[in-house]
Parts: sequence; C-alpha cells; structure tokens
Amino acid sequence: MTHPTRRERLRERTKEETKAIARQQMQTQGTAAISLRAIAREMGMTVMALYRYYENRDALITALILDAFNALADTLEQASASYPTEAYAERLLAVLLAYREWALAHPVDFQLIYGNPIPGYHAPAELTVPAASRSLATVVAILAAALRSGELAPAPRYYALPPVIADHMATLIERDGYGVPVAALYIGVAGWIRIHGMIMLELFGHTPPVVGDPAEFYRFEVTNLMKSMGLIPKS
Amino acid sequence: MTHPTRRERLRERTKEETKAIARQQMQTQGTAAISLRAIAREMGMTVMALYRYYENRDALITALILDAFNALADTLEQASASYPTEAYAERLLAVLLAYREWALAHPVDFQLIYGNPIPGYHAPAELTVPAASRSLATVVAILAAALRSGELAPAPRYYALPPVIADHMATLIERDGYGVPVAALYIGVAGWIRIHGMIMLELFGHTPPVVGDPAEFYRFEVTNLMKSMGLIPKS
DNA sequence: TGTACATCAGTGAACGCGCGTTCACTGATGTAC
DNA sequence: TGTACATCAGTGAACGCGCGTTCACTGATGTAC
Repeated sequence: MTHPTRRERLRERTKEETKAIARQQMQTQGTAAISLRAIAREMGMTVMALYRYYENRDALITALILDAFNALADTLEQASASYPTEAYAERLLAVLLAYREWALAHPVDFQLIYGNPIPGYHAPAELTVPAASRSLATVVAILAAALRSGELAPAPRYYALPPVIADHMATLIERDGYGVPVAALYIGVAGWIRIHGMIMLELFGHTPPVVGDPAEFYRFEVTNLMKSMGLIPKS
Repeated sequence: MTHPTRRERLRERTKEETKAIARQQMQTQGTAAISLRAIAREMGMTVMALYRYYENRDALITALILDAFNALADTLEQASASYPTEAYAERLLAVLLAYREWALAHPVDFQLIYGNPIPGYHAPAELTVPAASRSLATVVAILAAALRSGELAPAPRYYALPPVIADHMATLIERDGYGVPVAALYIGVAGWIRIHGMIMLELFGHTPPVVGDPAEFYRFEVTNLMKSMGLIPKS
C-alpha cells in the first residue's frame, strides 16, 4: 500500500466534485432528475469525461447513496461518542437529535436513501444493506448497554411482543452477530420508525403547518419516547 | 342543475380512464415519470387529444393528487362509521388499520401525496390543503368524542406540551373551527406521525427485513399507542 | 321532420429541447531504460 | 539526464430516443329554427 500518486489524488478530487455537483442539482431538480449531461455542463467538461470516473449513471447514483448512508452513520457515531459511555440517556438523546439535524441539513441525501426509489435504478443490495444498517446498529448498541447496566427498564408491554416478530428478530441477531437482547433491537427499531415519520413529514412540509415548531415538537416527542422506556435525560 | 348529457358522461369516463392509466404507469415507472405521451399511447390516442381533458401535465397531476387525498379520507370515514359512535377504541383501531391497508393497496397514490414532490410541479395549496386535512380530521373527531365521554385518559405528559406547540394548535383549532380540545389534536397528530413512519418505511422496503411481519408489527404498535392513551380495544 | 350551424373529439406534423451511451480521436502527463 | 513509449484525461460528433406544447386541420355529434 503505497501513497496515492498525484494523479490518483486529482482523480479522487474530480470524483468528489462530480458527486458534490450531483447533490447540488438534485436539491433543485429532485433526486430523480440526476443527469450526467447537466453535471458535466456545470463542471465545464464534456459528458464523456465523466465516463472516465463512473462507469455509467447508475454507478454514480450508487456512490451517492453509499456516501449518504455512511455520512449519516458517521454523524450518529460522533454524537454517541460525545458523552461518556455510561451516560446512556444523554448519548441516546444526542444521537436522535443528530439524526434529525443531519436529515434537515442534507435533505437530498436523506431522500436518496429513504424516499421514493429513483425510476429505472436498482441498488446493489450487497453494498447498500451493510451501509444502511450501521445507523441502526449505533442506536441498538446504546440500548443494549443500557439494558445490561439495568438503567433501561422497558415497560412490560415490550415483552408482549408477538412471537412472529420476536422470533424474526432473534434470528436476525444471531445471523448478523449483533450480540444484543431482542428487547434492545425491538426498542431501537420501534423508536427509529417513530422518529423517521416525523422527519419525513417535516422534510416534505406536511408537519410544520400543523405543529408550529417542528424542532420543539421533535424534542418533546423524543424525550417522551425515552421516558416511556425508562431512560430520562437530565436536560 | 340538469342531468349530465351523454357527451358529458363520455367526457367524464375519458377523464377517469386517463387518470387510471396514469396511476398504472406511475406504478412501474415512478411518480415522477408521469408522461402525457405515454398515457396517450396506451389509450390509443394522440397526445393532443388529452389536452381536451386536461389543460396540461400539471393539471393532470393535481387531479391525481386530489383524488388520492379524497379516496384516503373516504376510506377512513367509512372505517370510522363501521362501528357505533361510542365504541371509540374500536373505531380508532379500525381507522388506523384502514390507513395502512389503503397505503399498501395504493402505493402510488400514497407516494404522490406524502412522498417526494414531483420535480417541476407545484401543487395549488388552495385545493390540496383542504383535501389533505380531511383524514386528520377523521381521527381527531374520534379522539375529541372519546375525551368528552371521559373514556380517553391522556397520560399527564400530554399536558406538558411545550407552550409554543400548544399555542399554535389552539390558534389552528380556532381558525379552522375544529371545536376540539388541544389534547385531541396533539394526540391525533403525534399518533398519525408515528403510524406514517411505519407505513412509509414499509412501502419502500426498509422495515420488512428487520421486522419480519410488518402487518403484525403495525397492529402491535398501534395497539400499544392506543393503550398508552387509555384507549383499549376489545380484540 | 329537415336543414344549417355550432360545438366538440380527435388528428398529424412540427418545434425545440434534453437525455444516456457509442465511437474514434488528440494531447498532456507520467514511467522505464 | 534524455528519450521512447504507455497511460490517462478529456474532446467532439453522432445515434436514437422521449418529452411537453404549438398550430392548423377534419369529421362526427348535437342544437336551434
């Protein structure tokens, strides 16, 4: 593994610039309108120059999706690491607030990974699935640690989980080697889904007119969610 | 107000057929790919014939969106009416289950109203907003009645609603003449958002791999949600 | 009941545009000897 | 240190396609007298 050559560095920079402009254009035109010709025009190059960097349009889209999944997961991991390990409630709250903030700061990337699929494009699952599960894993890890420490006291109803679901989650934990109890995975998934709905609706402008202050509403909902789990943050 | 003429009936039928084919094509191509030429081709007509029925592409999209909002609201109202007025819990559960079922049965219409906006298209708010609020109103009406009867006992935390949000909702209720307490609107909105997240993620294939049986999971979550409000359905 | 006219559904060619991808090429930058 | 050659970035024209919307038209269906 030698150092990257000058050429390799320039090459990497062009690939990054291409993605940056693609993101910029999706912001105004929508995720489906991603066009190689438009990107090349903006870069002051011919379309064909782009084919040196990405095999075709689908390859560029895949790169954008992977970047988005990883950027989100990085942000969440950073938020999680900004508190001591045993401050479970604070860590979880920080992660959940970071989730919304990232989505609002990068609406296009969020739509790319969680919104309407792009017509005609098919994601290569072997690449996207691992990248996608990193975020959930961050949340579930905190929950599992909190459960182990006894600080997290899930309400009795969490144990009334229908057998179909409990079994499925147990299998999943086994297969992927998560090493967490089913309760942690369930709470993580259920919480993620609730939060996700709020963000999706806010992003598309459906909640603000009803709720008034989406940021305040989000914080209130997330805090309640955590309280109902037995995890109470100080602030 | 005379009867519709033969011509008017035929005209209506063609407009309906146009929308039906548009929906069919969005199902395979994505909501953004709605194309007048493709629709005309499928109908065995020239593109220009369509311009007799819809002023332009945007007008057709608006018609599809209004249809979707109204079909959803009709379905919810029907579900609500299938139980006696005082059976609040059963009515609410029926409405919430109907919401998911409608979304799964009409994924394209659901994406059209709650998914990514279509690039270049701008919805006329004076038409879409009233149609959109019908669904929420159905849920909120049940909650308000349940509150009045004393059968719904919201947890104390519902009254810890941040003033910004409570004030905004109070203004909204006043302005639109909902005639319900703030607690009913808040519970309705919060519940709607949670449910929405689950359905969105299921529709785009993000939850099934994690959850195993989305229908069972949905029922479990909705029931828990209602229990936490003090509304317990029999079945 | 018959006729003249208005209304309406639908045609067909054309405009100007954007798209992804192919192919054969030029000229600059690096590498081996 | 100089030269011959390979690698690589980028060009430019072309193919075949689809799109929304314009315009001037044809022929059938209804309506008024």
